Amino acid sequence: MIRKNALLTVYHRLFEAYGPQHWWPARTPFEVMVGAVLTQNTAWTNVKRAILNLEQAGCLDALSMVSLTQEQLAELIRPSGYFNIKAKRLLNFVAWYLECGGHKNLEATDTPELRGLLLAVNGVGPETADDILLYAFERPVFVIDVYTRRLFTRLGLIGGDEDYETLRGAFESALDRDVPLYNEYHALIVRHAKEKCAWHQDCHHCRVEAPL
DNA sequence: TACCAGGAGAAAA
DNA sequence: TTTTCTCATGGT
Repeated sequence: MIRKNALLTVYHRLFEAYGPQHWWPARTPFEVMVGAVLTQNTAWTNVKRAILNLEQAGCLDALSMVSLTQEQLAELIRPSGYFNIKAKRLLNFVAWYLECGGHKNLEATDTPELRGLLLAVNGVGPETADDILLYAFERPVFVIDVYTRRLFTRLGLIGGDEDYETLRGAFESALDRDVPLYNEYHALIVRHAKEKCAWHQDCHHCRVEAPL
């Protein structure tokens, strides 16, 4: 059980330190979904190169992408790493996406069912599904990643070894179902994780991670 | 030169 | 069921 006040205090510290992050960095919901798969265990700088390649090849939409062979897609997304497995995953995902009738049809599906459908796609795990739900479908789903675990473990608000669903449930129970809040919160956690602080001098990093 | 990055799934134990 | 292995480029 996490206290709402503690979560809001951490959020305000993050926002004061870093300001609005303007997530997700993409032009369309489909681009969000592609980015969510490509960024699995991968630095975003590499994902940007892959997305630029897709854009320049005119393949940043579902119909164009699904017409590519796995080898062609792999070559375009090479800079994002794991390009063979990610090409399979993207083709799996796009096939499912088109089969479901695309974004407009899926928008009519309620959140628990849509989450189940996403998780049934090979290559879409809990974090990728929740990135897509929050940032492409604007559903109030709190994304849990390694940075979230690390920050809130350091703050003493969680044990750190809880499973994914337990943590997501804890955050969503403590907070109102607020899409803009979840959007900014996760983005700020990622932004904060990139802050270097070797010596715990006075800095943004330490002001955020100070005892509550 | 090592090590890490907006994870997920298959294989092994 | 839980742990370990595999996937791979680019920046620090």
